Amino acid sequence: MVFSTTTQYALKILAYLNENKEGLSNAKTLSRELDIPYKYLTKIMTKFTKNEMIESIQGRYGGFKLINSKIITIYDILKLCDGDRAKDCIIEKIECDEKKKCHYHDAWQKPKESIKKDFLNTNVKGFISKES
Amino acid sequence: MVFSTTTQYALKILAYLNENKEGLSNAKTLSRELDIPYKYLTKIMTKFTKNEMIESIQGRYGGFKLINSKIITIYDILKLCDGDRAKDCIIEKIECDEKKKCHYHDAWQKPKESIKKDFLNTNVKGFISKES
DNA sequence: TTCAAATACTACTTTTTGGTAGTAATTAAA
DNA sequence: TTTAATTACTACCAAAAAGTAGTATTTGAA
Repeated sequence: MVFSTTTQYALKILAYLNENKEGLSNAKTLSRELDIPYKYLTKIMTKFTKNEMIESIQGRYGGFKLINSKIITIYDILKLCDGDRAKDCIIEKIECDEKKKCHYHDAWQKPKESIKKDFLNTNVKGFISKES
Repeated sequence: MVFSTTTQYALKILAYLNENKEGLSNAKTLSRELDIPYKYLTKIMTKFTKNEMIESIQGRYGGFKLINSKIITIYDILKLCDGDRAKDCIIEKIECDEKKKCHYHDAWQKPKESIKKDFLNTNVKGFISKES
């Protein structure tokens, strides 16, 4: 799919943590189970933790777990993992806002909104649930 | 947005060509009007041409134009510009098909389909039209 | 038939992303 | 209070994507 490798890793990780809501998951296990390079994974985890998307417990017997109260959408992950690329306008990268629209701003509005809605509406923590 | 720089360029280019259906648009003009590096643009154009998404006229007074009979979706562009990343499963990169599903294959089916549908349904050549 | 302006091709450079290595800091159990 | 297992930090390396340079080929008009 369109998602960057980092974003795909993030989606996997959050899904896994969601399946293990009760306990902690440590980096070693996540790396093995999800087939993500250990060192790269810990880097991602630290970023998540700093952005308060997950909680980390340091030291021996430590690990990671979801913050249960939080809803995390695909859009949130894109913003975190892909940085500048997750800008608002589908066409222009930087210099495009309501005041100074790019040439195709309005024309793209509809398909753009449709795609964005999917991203905004997909609660990553919920997608794995068996309901519905 | 999520799209790679190359994909964003591609979307711009096709939109421009669609506005100039009658005549030819040459690389110099496209580069200037759409703010895409000239050399990088010509590289993309050649790729498009080879994949028969647009038609090129070589030599002096040459240029590019859309092949009017063809429908081009965002999905088509993703496949062309992002190559392997535009694979089917949202989670696994390579080794995931109906026979050997990845762990989250089914769970992701719904949000995945929803996003993909948008891509498949967005005819790039049409999006700029004033109708509707 | 020459020439200027266009696309096509080949190779290289720069920037960004993905991945690795080593060490420091933290923590709870023994 | 020591120690082993964990996360956090810093710096580097490799691969991929984006961008550049130079040349060859094509073409229609003068």
